[in-house]
Amino acid sequence: MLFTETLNQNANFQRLYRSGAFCSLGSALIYVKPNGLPCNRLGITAGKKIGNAVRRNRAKRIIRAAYSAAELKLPIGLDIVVVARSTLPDQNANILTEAFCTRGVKHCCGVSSGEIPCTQNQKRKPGGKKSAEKQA
RNA sequence: UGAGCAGACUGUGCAGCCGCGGCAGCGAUUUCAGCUGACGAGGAAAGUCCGGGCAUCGCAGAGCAGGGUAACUGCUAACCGCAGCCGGGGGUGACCCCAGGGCAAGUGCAACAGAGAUGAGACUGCAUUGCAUCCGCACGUUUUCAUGAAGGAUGCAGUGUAACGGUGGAAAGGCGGGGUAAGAGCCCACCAGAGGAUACGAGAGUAUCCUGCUGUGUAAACCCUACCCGAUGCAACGCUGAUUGGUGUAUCAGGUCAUAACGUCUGCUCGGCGGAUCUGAUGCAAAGGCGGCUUGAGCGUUCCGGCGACAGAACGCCUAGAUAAAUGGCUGCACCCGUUCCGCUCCCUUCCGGGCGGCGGACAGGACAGAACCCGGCUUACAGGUCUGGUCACAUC
RNA sequence: GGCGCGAUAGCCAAGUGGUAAGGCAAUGGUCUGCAACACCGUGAUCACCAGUUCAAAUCUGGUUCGCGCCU
Repeated sequence: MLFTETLNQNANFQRLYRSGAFCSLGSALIYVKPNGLPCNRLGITAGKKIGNAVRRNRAKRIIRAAYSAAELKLPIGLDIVVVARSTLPDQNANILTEAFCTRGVKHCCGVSSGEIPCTQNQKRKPGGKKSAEKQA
């Protein structure tokens, strides 16, 4: 991985779930947000819903293979978290790779150039919702 | 040929393209990045159910408490493990299963039902004695009445008994005969258990004889007997280490209390050690990094001892060490499989159709499951396949 | 990775071998002109599979699921 480090702290994952711009790739979801660093950071989530350790490891390998295929096309300076869904280990890896190279790359370029905004998810913060109503 | 038993092994293979992990080498060098090479998941890596190594803590010990194991002999570093053997149970058999010490040391519990539930009880009964009533009526006294009398019935009270009946998981050995007023191991034969003696065996135990001793079940109830166990776990532990708060801890200073309390040594007691507590100051610990981290009760072959588990000797080999966590992704071919589909062919059948028949092709599928300090076991999950040795049934010779 | 705890009606739960308490909710009935309140009823494979026992929610072993701790 040329310009990529691993994202391994729980706080960073929570930050992306809360305020990242997400996009569906069929059997996976991606959350993207700019990080201000001269490199990309990649995090992978394969939860207990997917299955046992063999299925989780296969999901992570497929995601990493898809990312490395699309890496040269991505802009630099992003945090990316990929969440696997339970149908991912049953599929052929080419399906996800193709989706990542087209829709995922488009989404990341949009976030990097500012066309897709990284909004706060207000459903998880009732306080923010109230203040917005007061302003209205 | 079919069914079934036990043991051992294996657990898809090959090629191409693209990748990953640490290691070694090359080149470069402050690093990063690069190239080459060999290596890179399992029989259960799983569950974390046992046992050990290793590490730290404590060490002034003793007793109690607590936990574990349970026929016997061995193997092992150790074991709730394994091997052999004994006893019991299951199967026609190969063979399989068993928490398999002691309720006959003591205590507890045994609902409901039942007469009675622990060495208990007297319901229905059986037998007998006394009293009362009635039946019976030879004979004696007698006008009648009444009284006595072989025997029988009913009721009440007492005595003996526990066979029979029903309840229950269990009713104080079982069954048969004798015996008795009726009964009872009261006596006898056989059987079951217990105790004792002798013989054999390393032992559990087995065989024979004697003794009338017969005192339910439950110890995966408390408990007793024998043996074993310090606690915590690699997030242990050692070195290094940025920022700030609480916390813990060490030292120093000051205040308060006082010989009893408190803290600590495993839970308690004795005992040992520390006076205790509050405030302030200073230092240390925790993120991360490095070590621990893979040469080990190691593996393979041969020989030898042992029924076997296992032990010994010689020679050879080095075989994963990740940390948001590598050991893969895709494609093609081969292999295996199919109450799928198509085609050809064979058999049965008049036809419809049928065949746990064969061949070829297409399609779908190929299990359970991923090292995390390391070993020895156990348990659980698992598509299939191979080999070896027994057993039963049928047929043929 | 290591250590520990739990599972009982839709929900909260008691239950130390002998008929599975109780509360809320649901539902049927009585009361009322109709409701509410009140009263009387109704409901459990004790997570699952074996074993010990005459008898297991309880005791023992295994499996599944859930939860906590290692600042």
